[in-house]
Amino acid sequence: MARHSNRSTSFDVAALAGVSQSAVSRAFTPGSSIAEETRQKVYEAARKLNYVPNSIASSLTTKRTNIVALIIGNMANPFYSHVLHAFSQKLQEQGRQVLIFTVDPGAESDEAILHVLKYQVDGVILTAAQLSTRMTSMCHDRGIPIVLFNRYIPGSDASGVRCDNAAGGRLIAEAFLAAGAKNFAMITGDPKGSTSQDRVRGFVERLQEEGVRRSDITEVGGQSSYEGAFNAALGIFRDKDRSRPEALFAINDIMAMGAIDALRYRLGLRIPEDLMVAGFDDIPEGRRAPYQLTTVRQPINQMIDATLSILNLDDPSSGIEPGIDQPISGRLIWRNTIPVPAGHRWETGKEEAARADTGSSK
Amino acid sequence: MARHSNRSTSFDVAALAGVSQSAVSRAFTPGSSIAEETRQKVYEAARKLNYVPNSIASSLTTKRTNIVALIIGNMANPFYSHVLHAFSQKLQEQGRQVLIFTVDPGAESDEAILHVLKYQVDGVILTAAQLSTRMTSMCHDRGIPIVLFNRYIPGSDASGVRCDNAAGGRLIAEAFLAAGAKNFAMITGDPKGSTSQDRVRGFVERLQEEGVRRSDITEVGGQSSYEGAFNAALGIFRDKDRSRPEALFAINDIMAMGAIDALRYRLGLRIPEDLMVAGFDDIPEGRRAPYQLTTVRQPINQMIDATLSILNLDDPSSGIEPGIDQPISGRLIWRNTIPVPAGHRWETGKEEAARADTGSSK
DNA sequence: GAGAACAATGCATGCGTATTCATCACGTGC
DNA sequence: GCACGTGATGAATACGCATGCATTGTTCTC
Repeated sequence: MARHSNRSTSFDVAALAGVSQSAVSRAFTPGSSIAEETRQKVYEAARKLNYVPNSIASSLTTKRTNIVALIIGNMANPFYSHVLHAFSQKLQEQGRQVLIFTVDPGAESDEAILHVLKYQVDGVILTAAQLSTRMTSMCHDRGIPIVLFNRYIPGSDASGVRCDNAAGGRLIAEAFLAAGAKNFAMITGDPKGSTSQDRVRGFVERLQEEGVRRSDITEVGGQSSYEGAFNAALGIFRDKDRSRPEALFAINDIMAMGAIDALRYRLGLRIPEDLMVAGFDDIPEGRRAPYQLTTVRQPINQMIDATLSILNLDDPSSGIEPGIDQPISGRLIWRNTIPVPAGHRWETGKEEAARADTGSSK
Repeated sequence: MARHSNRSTSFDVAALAGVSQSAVSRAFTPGSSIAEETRQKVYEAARKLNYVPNSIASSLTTKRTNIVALIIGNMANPFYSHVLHAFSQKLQEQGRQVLIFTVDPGAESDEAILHVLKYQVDGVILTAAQLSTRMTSMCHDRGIPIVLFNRYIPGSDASGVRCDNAAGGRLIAEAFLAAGAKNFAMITGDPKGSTSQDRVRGFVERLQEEGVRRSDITEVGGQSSYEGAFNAALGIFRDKDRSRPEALFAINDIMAMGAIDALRYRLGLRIPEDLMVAGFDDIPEGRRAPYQLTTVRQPINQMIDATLSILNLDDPSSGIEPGIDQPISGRLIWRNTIPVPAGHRWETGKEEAARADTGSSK
């Protein structure tokens, strides 16, 4: 049997139900003017014919596809797979679906955007990827709202939703200082990404405010992945003459996990006794028993809601907002990879588990 | 500026280029009859107008959307997020995109299918979710190919691609037996899913063949997640009078990881000295230093290729294949959660890393 | 009881593209 | 020089549905 054989249309249903095609259309359009009796007749006929409205055809006239593009550059980081899941769920509740566009981590997503435009999506969410201003304006021109999730493009008029990464970096710095560290190391991620840059900047700034010299802050770049950080961590200790740091800031949790495993299982270091470690994101994986990672929690649900709010999918006539970029504050979550300074009464991850805005769904 | 303001159409481009609309269409359709000179004129005009073909409109006539639906029931399991990533990448290389449909783990995806049908997708991949035969036949009726990934529906004519789960369960059983275990425990997943059932069945069968009594095999059900297995593992040892098992089979790797963490960090057990553990899937996370999980590797790339091959998206006129269900064999990967029996020369995960068909992309 | 307001319905048209068909220009072979 | 094949092009139409408009029947108001 060849494909596309018996796909019935609204005309078929109309004929069977003894009404016009318009009536069928209205029967499936909430809020349109149709008698309940007629609607039932239509439903009955539709059921017999296994009719399902063709939303592709309808979007030709309504100019709405109920599809949102999600451009994602790093599915290997669980943070982003949680983000993807959350977006998909929330959008689905609104009767929309997510169309995935994968790009190489850190790569330009200009080409992806071209494909996105072809699909006439109602909105674009871009995360863990770069984008040229030319592309954002192409979206703007055709009235497609675009929001950068967890990054921003300097000088662009594209809206972005992100955690206050610089402030988060400062929180980590303070935690290390409070715990008495004097010598620091960082494992950074994509050097082109604003996220990594900002976290590093805040971290270094805060340390320098307290008189730490730049030469006491070792920086190692790595691929933004578990494996990248694993190797980078080993690199820090390769130089024998370099004074050993007491505190390691990994630019995100998955990298912190990679670093911790390298330190423990390859170098035999104890954490936090020999070396304290902090991450960033507060992914559920970092809360697990082997890691108990001290980190900065990204308020992911809040960020997602803000993203959807800026996207403003329900009101397409309203026009595109001018570039919005209001960083949302993250919070330091104390666990076990930095010794809690005596006398301090910081909140811990456990205490607030109940009211946490975590990455877990629902 | 209101949305949808200046979206230019093929007519606009045609006017600017001084050709007909047909010419514009042909310029963007590979293999159609058009002079190179004309094509360039069209491209030039298109560039000036920021024109991008509207694939929604074109799919109205071509009856192809270049969209593949992926119904996914458990994004929390990294196995499935790797699967998602791999599908997205491979399909994207073919000029197709993935439209995500999230369903609750283990839930019926009948309602999701209804939404899928609205989008006129070119194919459906269903994974980690249940589906009624009524829905598969609805897809068949309208010529939409559907493949069940990593599961099958008994009595259905829907094609499925999966690892030979029963055989995999047997491999685990053999490994435990070879290591000298006499007393066994299992942490199972979704009781309705064929995947979990088959793995358990193979495992138990093989043990019984060797004379193990059913009463020496403890079974604990859990949610199919890290946390579910974490709690389930604790449950196994709550009964003080029950003889303690020496070997624990978790139905998949993420659950094995949860179980291991519970055993180590809550119960203070050493693995494999006090208790050996095996998983199933061979996700990259299970290879990490803290786990070094002995498991059965699902040949994920092979499975993905098989899925796309059955989907046969390039040849829509060919009709739907009748139900195909050829399980692909998995291979036991020895790592450190089962002591390798003396004298045995099994292959280990490490040795074959180079040629592994792993879950990592590309 | 007359007129108005309103709900329900059908007709006709438009959405942006692919494709069929007819036409035309051009070159080839005899 | 003529018939013919070939490649390029445009006009017209179809794809499946939503919606503006006109029409009809019904209820409400004073």
